Amino acid sequence: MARGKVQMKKIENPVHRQVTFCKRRAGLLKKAKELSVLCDADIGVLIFSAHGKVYELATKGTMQGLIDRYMNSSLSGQGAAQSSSSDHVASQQRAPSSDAKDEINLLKQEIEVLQKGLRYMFGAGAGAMSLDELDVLEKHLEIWIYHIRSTKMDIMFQEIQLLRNKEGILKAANKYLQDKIEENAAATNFPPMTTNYTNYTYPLTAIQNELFQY
Amino acid sequence: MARGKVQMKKIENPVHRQVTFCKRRAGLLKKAKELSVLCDADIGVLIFSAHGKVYELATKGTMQGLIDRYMNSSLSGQGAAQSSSSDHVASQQRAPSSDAKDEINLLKQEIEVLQKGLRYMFGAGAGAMSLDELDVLEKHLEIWIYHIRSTKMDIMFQEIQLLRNKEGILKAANKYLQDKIEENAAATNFPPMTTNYTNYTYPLTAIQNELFQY
DNA sequence: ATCTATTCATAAAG
DNA sequence: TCTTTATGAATAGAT
Repeated sequence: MARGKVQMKKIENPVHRQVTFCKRRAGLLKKAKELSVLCDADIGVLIFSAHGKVYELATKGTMQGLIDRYMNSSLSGQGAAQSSSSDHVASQQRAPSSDAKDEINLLKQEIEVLQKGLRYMFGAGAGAMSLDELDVLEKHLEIWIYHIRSTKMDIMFQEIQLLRNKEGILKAANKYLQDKIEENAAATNFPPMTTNYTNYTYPLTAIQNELFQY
Repeated sequence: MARGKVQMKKIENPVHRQVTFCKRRAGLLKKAKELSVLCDADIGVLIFSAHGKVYELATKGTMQGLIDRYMNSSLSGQGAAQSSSSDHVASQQRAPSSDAKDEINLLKQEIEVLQKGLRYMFGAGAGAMSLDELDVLEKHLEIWIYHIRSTKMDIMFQEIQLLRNKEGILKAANKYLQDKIEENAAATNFPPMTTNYTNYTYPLTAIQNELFQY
C-alpha cells in the first residue's frame, strides 16, 4: 500500500492494528459487494474481531439464509471444500442435471461412510474407521444436527406466529361481541335490564384484562 | 482498475464476467486472509457463484466452527454489523413475549459474562494450555452450546404453551359472550330485534370455525 | 495464463 | 474519526 510495503504478520502496535482493521474491513466488504454485483454471485462474510465483535455482510437475503444454503450444498459437496486456514477451493455443484452419475456415486460413497459410522457407533467396528472417514462422519453429524435444530426452530416459530394470529382475531371477535351486548343494553329502556347486562359483561372484562397482561 | 473505470453493475459478457469472477474472487480471499493475519481477526467468507458452485474460506478452524460462533453471538445480539445491499442486522430476536423476554435478557447477560470470561481465558493463557486442558475446554464449550440451544427451545416451547392457554380462555370467553347475546335475543319479544342479533353473531361464529381448524 | 496501463486501496501523517 | 497524499496492489483489457 502506501509508504512502505506492509509485512504480512500481526501488527503489534494496537492503535495501528485497530486503524488498519477498520480500513481493511471496510475495503474487504466493499470488494465483496463489488464481486457480488459484477459477477452475480451471492456472498457472505463473517468477521470476528479479536475483541469479540462480529461484523457481517450478506449480499443476498440474510446471513442465516446463506448459511442454510451453505449447509445444504455441503451436504452433497462433502469432501471437496476444506478451506481451513489457507485455501479457498471450490466445492461441488448442487445441480443434479449435469453429472447425475457422479452425484449418484457420491451419494453411494456417502452412504457407505455413514453405514460404517453407524457400525462404529454401536461398537462393532471400533477402530475400523480411518481418521479421514471419521472427519467426514463428524461433518455429516454436525450438518444433520444443524438441520434438525433449524427445522425444530422453524416449526416452533411458525406455531408461535399462528397462535399469535389466532389470539388477535379472538380478541377482536370478543371485543365485537362485547360491544354488541353494550349496544343492546343501551338500546333497552328498562333500567333493571341494563343492570342485568352489566352483571354479565363485567366478569368477562376482568378475565380479559388478566389474560392480556402476559 | 485498468484501462477504463469499471461500471458497478453486472457484467453482461459471460466470458468477461467469468474471468472477472475468478480474479476478484482470488483477490477477495487474499484480502480476507491479510486482514485476518494483520489484525488478528477470524474471518469466514462464503461465495456462491451464479452457476451454483460454492467457494469458502475460514481463516480459523472450520466454516462450521465460525458459523456456530456467529449463531451464538447473534443470539446475544451484539451486532456491530453493516451490510450494504440490504442490511444485516445482527440481532434476530424471535419470540419476545413479555415473559419469555425477561428470560431471554437474562440469558443474554449470562452469555455476555461468560464470553468475557472466555476472552480472558484465551488472552491470558494462550499457548499455555496443554492438549488435555484444551480437550476439557472443548468439552465444556460443547456442553455450553448445548445448554444455550436447549434453553432457547424451552423458552419457545413455554411461549407456545402460554399462547395455547390464552387461546382456550379466549374461546371460552367468546362462547360465553355469544351465549349471552343469544339469551338476550331470545328474551326480547320483538321479532325484528331477533333478526338483528343473528345477523351479528353468525359472521363471528364463522370466523371462529375457520380459526380452530388450524 | 501473462502482461501492462490504470485505477484502487490504504499506511502514514495531520 | 475524517482527510490528505504518496505509493504499493489489484485488475480490465489485450495477448
